[in-house]
Amino acid sequence: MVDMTTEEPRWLSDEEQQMWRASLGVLNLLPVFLERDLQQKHGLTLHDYEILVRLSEAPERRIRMTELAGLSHQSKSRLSHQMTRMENAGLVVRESCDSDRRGQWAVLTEAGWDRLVKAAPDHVESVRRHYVDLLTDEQKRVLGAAFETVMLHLHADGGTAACPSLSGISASAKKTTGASAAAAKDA
Amino acid sequence: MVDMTTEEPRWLSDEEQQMWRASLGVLNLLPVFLERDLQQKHGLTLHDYEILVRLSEAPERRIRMTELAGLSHQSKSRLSHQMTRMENAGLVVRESCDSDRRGQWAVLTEAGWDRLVKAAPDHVESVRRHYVDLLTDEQKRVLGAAFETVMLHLHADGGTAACPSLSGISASAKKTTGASAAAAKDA
DNA sequence: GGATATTTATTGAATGTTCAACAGAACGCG
DNA sequence: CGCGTTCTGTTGAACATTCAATAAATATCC
Repeated sequence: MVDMTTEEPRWLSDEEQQMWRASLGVLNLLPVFLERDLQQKHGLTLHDYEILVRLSEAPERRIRMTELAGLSHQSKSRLSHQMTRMENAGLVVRESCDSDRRGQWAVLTEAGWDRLVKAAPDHVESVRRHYVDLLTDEQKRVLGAAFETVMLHLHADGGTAACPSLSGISASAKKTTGASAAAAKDA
Repeated sequence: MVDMTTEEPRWLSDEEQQMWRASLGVLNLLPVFLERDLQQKHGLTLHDYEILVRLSEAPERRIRMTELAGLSHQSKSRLSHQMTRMENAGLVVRESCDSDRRGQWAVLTEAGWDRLVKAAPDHVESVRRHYVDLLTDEQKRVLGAAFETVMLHLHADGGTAACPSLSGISASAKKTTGASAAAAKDA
């Protein structure tokens, strides 16, 4: 008897299992720790921080809302709410766009920049302590390659998916290969 | 002049930078994709799924609230709210504990078990498609070791930290090395 | 040019999460 | 025992995120 419906699932092997559970653990916990540090010393969310970094790297420290949403993997709605909060906190401002009157620029303020410059060193230290410095050089190398692959795959699938506006990211991503740490380098 | 305050931060190297950004990307996107799949076919959250798995692996399919919170890296408050939702959905029930009259058991229902059994094969497939199958054997091996290290470190730091009740986890974790996939194997 | 579709960004309500306060039970110790 | 402390779990309010609906500007197409 041939059955078409109940193909045996390809369960994970024990090693894959272990690997996957460890990944899940890191996935869940790492952000918690990073945010705790960031919050305690600098009163910033990880989301806040990411926005600040992206803006700080952009020409004229400004990015259009939709692109920023894509860069930071958020929905436009969420970004909009978040910008409202950050605007209230004086970290950013909105400016309307000349060339497209629907558009808004998200612009980093001086205060926002200062805040980032102060926070960056501690944040890098935190990232090192909880993650980067725990890895051997080989692990860093392999991991970098592996996650690059996964990222590409997710982005490729992303067109179909829930994540809004992932198109047009690769272009600007290339320009901003400099990084969360590098942000404050030239302060 | 000696200055004690402004030690030069240890910025990430370019390779570390790339590695870290890729990690962040995966960290952000992977859960989104997994949840999308799980939600579409089975109407379950990743959080729901994790709870179901943990319970399914436990003796008598029941775990005390606090321990379950620790196992699934949530606060007790969050778990409490979540249990309320899952209880309304008929996936779990609460039962009060005989030996400790403060305590509550989180218990998997038949319906919850069935739901998990149906969802598990698709979820494994999803995990493979978006993650595991994208990696070479070497990458899996290195990654497993690397994240195991990071996890240990985070747990060690956890005593101090925001994450509640991480103590006593290692004990029960050893027993449940069987996994999210294995859960439904003996259905 | 003008109707239609698409893109940009925001809004408010529904949902989920965090945070601080709480109540009850167990523990520890003089 | 009696007192304070710790532990378990829940609650409601504050906060964040998602989702669907909207308005306004631009693109597209005939």
